[in-house]
Amino acid sequence: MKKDDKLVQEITSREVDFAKWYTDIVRKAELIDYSSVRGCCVLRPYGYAIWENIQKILDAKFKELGHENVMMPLFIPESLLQKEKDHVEGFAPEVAWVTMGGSEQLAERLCVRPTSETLFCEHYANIIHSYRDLPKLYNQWCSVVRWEKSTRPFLRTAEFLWQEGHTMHATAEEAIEETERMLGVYADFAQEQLAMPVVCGRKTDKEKFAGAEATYTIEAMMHDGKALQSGTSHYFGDGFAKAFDITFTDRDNQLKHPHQTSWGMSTRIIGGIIMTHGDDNGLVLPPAVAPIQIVIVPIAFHKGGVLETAQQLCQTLQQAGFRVKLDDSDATPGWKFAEYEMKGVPLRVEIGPRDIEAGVCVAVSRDNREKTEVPIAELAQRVPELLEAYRRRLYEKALQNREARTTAARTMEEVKAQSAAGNGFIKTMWCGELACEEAMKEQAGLTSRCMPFEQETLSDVCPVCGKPAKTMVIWGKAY
RNA sequence: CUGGGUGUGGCGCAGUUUGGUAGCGUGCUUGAAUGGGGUUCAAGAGGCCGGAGGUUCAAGUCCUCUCACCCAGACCA
Repeated sequence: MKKDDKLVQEITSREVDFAKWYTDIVRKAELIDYSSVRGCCVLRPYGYAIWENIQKILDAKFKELGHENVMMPLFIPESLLQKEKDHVEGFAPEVAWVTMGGSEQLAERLCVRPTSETLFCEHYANIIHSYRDLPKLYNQWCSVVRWEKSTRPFLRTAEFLWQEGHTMHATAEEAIEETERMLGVYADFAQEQLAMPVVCGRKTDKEKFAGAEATYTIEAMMHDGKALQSGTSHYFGDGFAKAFDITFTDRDNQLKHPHQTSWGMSTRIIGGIIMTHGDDNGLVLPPAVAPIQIVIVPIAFHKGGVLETAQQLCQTLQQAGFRVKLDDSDATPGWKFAEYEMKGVPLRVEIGPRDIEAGVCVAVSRDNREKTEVPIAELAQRVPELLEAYRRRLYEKALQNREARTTAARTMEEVKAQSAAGNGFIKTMWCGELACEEAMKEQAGLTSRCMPFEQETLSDVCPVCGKPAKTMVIWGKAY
């Protein structure tokens, strides 16, 4: 990158140190602050506003599909957590425990929820009796706690915000359909609203959720070539239902166990947005979730008429439904340009005495800094197309990065060489054996990201063991 | 958990080797000019040097212990 391209000197360049770049962004763009509790972050107004926008869009979609929001307790009694064996084994190493109430030792210690399957199951056992009670389509927006060994803002924090949907269905088919439908919701959301290309697929047994029969995932690739699991959807079969003794009487008067799903997306996705679209000048936000979609920067606004015109323009754009900010602070224009680029505002509108005389303003896109002169009277009508073109460019750029970093390998030599050449997705066939999956980790440092729904036949044998293989797996290094 | 690194005005850092009056940049406040890519000048305010012990006439600096954060692993939704 040319020196002149980088106008914000305070941010470490992506190419120099991607991890440092990331940390710089989350702090300089005022998304988070660290707190005095290890691994717990403060979500500052600008960071939280992104989450609120994500929430608004997803919540509307969930409700459109018939889901209802509920609030489950924060605590899970140890005995309840232990009802499903695989589940407790998966989560026990990373739960926080409450052992005291005031000054009294509790009779049974309480775990701070790392996820709420057990709580939903306990409740469902109470309220599901008949096929008429099904399906139950519940969701909750909350925070959960996982005592992670190492943490990073958004990507892995001890406490994080998410939504968790938990549904119960009369038949396996219906539950599987729900699992796939919700994965589709996440995939559409990521691609359409966040401009993040994703690969949809199924997790291997090694990577699947503790207690699930099948786990599906959307996998995104970050700018540095590492993978980020960006949303998941699980099919549980009736395993939890049996463990928690959830039964219903079906139409045929038979007592049956319902089939269950759960699915979640967390604030981690914000880390994904940052690492997918951000550049050396700061954040680059997709319009759908940007807290400010348009910033108006008046130039020389102490001169006659500039501020008034800017205020009118701001009002017009707000009435047209956009999230707009007019920055009439007395910082210099150059400072404001850099500031709102750092914050990833999609569109900047400059308006000064020269423009007003000509009846125009200047619209500048965050991603390529391209300037478009637009008649002031037409701006509100032109904004949708400007934002849509911008969104498409973000998507295309991310897709190109992913494709440039995706390779196929047929032998272990190829796998090792491609892995050593840099981060990215490596596609291979796989026999299905855990030993071969572990060998990929040991020999090439790769973990399986997913078995994509869109399969290809690269060869007919597993590159590790040479045995027949029908499944194609995408491997990579993950956040 | 393992290895490495860092804690000094709000933020970023120097100072620690060789103990001797706590500094720089930036941000902040006030005033003025400027204003199309982090503008300039002037005047100000702001620090128990992460915490606890110790050595010393004297500790940001040396010793011991501790806490936190960052990075890389390992672990893991």
